[in-house]
Amino acid sequence: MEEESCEVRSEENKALTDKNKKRKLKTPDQVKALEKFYNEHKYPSEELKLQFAEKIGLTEKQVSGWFCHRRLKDKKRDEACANGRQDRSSAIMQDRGSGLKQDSCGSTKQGDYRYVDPREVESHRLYGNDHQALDANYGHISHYSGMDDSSSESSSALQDSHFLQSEVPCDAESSRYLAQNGIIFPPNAKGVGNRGYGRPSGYLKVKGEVENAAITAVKRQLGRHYREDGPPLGVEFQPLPPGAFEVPATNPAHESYFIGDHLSQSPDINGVHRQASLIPRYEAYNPKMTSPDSYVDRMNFRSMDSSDQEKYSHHKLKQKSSLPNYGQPFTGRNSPLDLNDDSTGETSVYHTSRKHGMKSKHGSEEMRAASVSNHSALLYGGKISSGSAEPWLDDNDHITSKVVRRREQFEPKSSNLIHRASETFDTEDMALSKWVTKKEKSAAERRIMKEHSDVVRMNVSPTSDIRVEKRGRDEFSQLDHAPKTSVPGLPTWTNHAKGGPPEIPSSFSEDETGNGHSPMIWFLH
DNA sequence: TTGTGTTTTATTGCCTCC
DNA sequence: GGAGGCAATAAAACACAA
Repeated sequence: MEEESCEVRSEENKALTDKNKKRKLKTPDQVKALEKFYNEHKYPSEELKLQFAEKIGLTEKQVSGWFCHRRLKDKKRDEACANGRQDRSSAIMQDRGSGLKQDSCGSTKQGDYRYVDPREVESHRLYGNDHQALDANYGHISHYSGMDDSSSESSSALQDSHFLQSEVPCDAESSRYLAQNGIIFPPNAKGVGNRGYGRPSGYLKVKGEVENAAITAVKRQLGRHYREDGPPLGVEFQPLPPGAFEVPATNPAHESYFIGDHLSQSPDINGVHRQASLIPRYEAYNPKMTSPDSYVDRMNFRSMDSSDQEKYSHHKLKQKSSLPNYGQPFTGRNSPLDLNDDSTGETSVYHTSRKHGMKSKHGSEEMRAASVSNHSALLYGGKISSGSAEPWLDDNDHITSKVVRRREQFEPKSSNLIHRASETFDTEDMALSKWVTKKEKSAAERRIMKEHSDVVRMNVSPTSDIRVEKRGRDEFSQLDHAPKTSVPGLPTWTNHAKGGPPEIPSSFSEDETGNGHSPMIWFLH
């Protein structure tokens, strides 16, 4: 009898198995798209879900289920954050200024769903009030962005957590986000983050303290140079003037990167190659899709419509959110980055936690590509990625073009960036000559910043992110690489990473370089 | 290579809202 | 009552250490 039941059960299982075959892992592209879409739509409508599902080669049911679990995941993270927050020293939060509650994982409890019910947002979206809702959200955010320097940090974190908390809201993904924001766990921190999802609780404190001190010092030095009348410093990315990238990338320092134990080509280039190599894999993986990349590529050529602009605004918001990261142990994603992306940022997870082995068949590669994408997107003020009608797929966008351009961007024009930090350029077509005339002013600022360059000069070149990651993995044993990749014309910071306290630069640089939207970049260049 | 732990995916039942 | 979401659960996939 029992045997019979077992048989029945077995048949049931078999039927179930036949029905479902095997559980299919979603491709990294799908996951990224889902994450991105999730950041935009916590509660998408059925239509949206269906649309999105088709686009990424899933069923509406799968998307619904994924969203359900994703929300659950967020919720659990929030709970974990709430529990863990109490264990953390309040001193870490001292420099928050705004008084907002901010836990070390960057999840601002005040911001998490506090101001805008995601469902409400969704309903606004669905019923044609997208912009109003968004405006309300962003307006709220802008309100905080307009705060003074101290509050801008935490408030931006609030923004991040508000919109991006799904990405990296809390401890559950603190490692991911920390990496994304510049915190690389000491590679010897076994048992802490060696699995990529470990919780370096102690490290958060170190980061927070270090960052607070550094940021406070920088702000103190900046004084009124710290923009208060506009977007957070270094957060609004204006495109470089025409011809800014025309200088060929000939510096060998940018030709090679130390990635892990390998001296490789620019990660950007790697990203291109790797990404390209992924396409057939995913197609094989999920024959249903032609490849998310293909879709993304198609989407890249769409012109930006109003919805895109909305998403572009969102993208810019993410950038704005980056600033406070220096005052926060970490905040919501990446973005992208997710994504971001972090997004975005997930690269570091694989680089650091899944580390040397790089056993992840697709994760590390994919995430690296995503990182590349995020870098570029952010460096370009999000406008590149915003060009896609489906921003949730943008992580894969323009990889080829962006990586190349990104590489160029870091070349000799780094000094351009500080101009943007100190001055609000209203137009994208700001002539080169115009900001050259203000060179003097920026030079003065540079002098000011020079005093603090020890803290931040890790962020000099695009290679710094790689170097920092390397440091994180190899217990800063590879710091000698830093000078090797220094950029001529950027004399001051090339070699400081080696001598300075490792924690400080690392805590800054990953965020900046990893996301490409660090305000410190503006300060120091 | 294997065991273990974690994460992700799929399913199901219950609850709430319209 | 139906739709949608949440929560619990199981199982596959994965990463890592021994």
